[in-house]
Amino acid sequence: MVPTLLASAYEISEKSALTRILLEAEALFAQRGFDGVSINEVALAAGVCKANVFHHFATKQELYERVLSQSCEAFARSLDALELKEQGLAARLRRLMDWHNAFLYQRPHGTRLILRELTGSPTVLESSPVFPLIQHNFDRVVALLSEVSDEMRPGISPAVVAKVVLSLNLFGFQTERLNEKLAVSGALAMRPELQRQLLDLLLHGMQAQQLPP
Amino acid sequence: MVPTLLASAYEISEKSALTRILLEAEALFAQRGFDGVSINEVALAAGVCKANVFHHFATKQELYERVLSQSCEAFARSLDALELKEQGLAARLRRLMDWHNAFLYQRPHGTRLILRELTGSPTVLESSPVFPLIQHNFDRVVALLSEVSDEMRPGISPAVVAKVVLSLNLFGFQTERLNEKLAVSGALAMRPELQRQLLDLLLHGMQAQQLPP
DNA sequence: ATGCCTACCAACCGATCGGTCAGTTAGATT
DNA sequence: AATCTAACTGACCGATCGGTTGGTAGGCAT
Repeated sequence: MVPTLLASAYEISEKSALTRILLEAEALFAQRGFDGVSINEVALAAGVCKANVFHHFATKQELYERVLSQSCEAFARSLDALELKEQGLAARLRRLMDWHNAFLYQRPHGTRLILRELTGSPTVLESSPVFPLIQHNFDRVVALLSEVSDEMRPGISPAVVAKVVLSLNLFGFQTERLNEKLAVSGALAMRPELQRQLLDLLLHGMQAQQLPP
Repeated sequence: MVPTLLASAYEISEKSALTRILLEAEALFAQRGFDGVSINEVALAAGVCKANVFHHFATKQELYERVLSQSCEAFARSLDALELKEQGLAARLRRLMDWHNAFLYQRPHGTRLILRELTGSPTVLESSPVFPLIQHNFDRVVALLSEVSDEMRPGISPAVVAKVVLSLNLFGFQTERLNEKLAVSGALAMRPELQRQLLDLLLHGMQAQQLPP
């Protein structure tokens, strides 16, 4: 914990054991889930022994929740850096989708970790201090869209728009490995073009305009 | 396996051990995943002993894949029953979304099972006979939309529309438990109303029409 | 120098894991 | 009546699980 002369020199070149444990745990849990990863695996990947992991975290569950909350906090921090001042609906929507999409692929482990929790039935999320973080993050996205809700058609609520945007990005991320295979059959475009089509679809709808007579 | 006089009488009132194993395995795997469920749990839930499970399935993996493929086949069978003949884009889209959504909630275990596979990194899906089933199912949905692609604006591809529809439903299902909590903050509507808003959004877009001068 | 604290480890614990095996039962086949 | 086979079970196997214990090494305050 305390950086001595020697230790601080180490910290420049290589990370502390605790950091390594958290890093490797995030990657492993994201890939195979809570039950699919043993503490021994995490320890080995981090280059320490199993007992050392239990020195830093009382239980496996505690390690897991710590990793989980770190991912949520990263989302909040990235959202802080997103500025949408004085932009209209179309520009906001585009920047929001771009930012979110970029974030997902910058932190694939954390993203997959939370996605995993969403699928589990008695999820850890609901009954842990992590959940309010997610809720707050969602609120912030809704707020960004509410500021331009006057540009939306009546009957379209900012919350639904927020949910659609986040859903499409998350689900796109979740099924990205399948896209190339599905693309063969359904002619799905690659990501940048696909994002453009999605944005177009959300803004203007899919139906061809029938001109008023 | 073979129904005797006595056995067939039993089969009317209660299911065979094999059926019970598959049923309980589906529910348990859906809730907690492959690694989160032990064969002993499945056996206990099905009212047989552990060795009996291994009598019907050589390995745990084999049981899992069997349950998984059953879920995919159920999707295909349900899709068979969906008729959209002689309907326009709007009507088709509505019926497609309704059907898909209803299917998800009719078979929540199977749905969650596949959703779980999508999140895993080296997923069982990709390298198993299950994957072509999914691919084929997706193709069929795209085909249903392609028949009315002339009603779509230029630049909107049926494959993207299919992906959007399925994504929104699946992600809505996946995060349904969170909806009521998120609703408090973001004023998310309940399901039927939410579906209506989504449909409206997809058809006509979110942006208010600016009338041509 | 002494005592104290944090980081770290080898060895160990009981429980449970996936899977095996020998043996029983009962209906079908000959 | 004898044989075969599928369905089923209890007891067991080695490996691994999450977690504990006892102890070492070293920086630091007294």
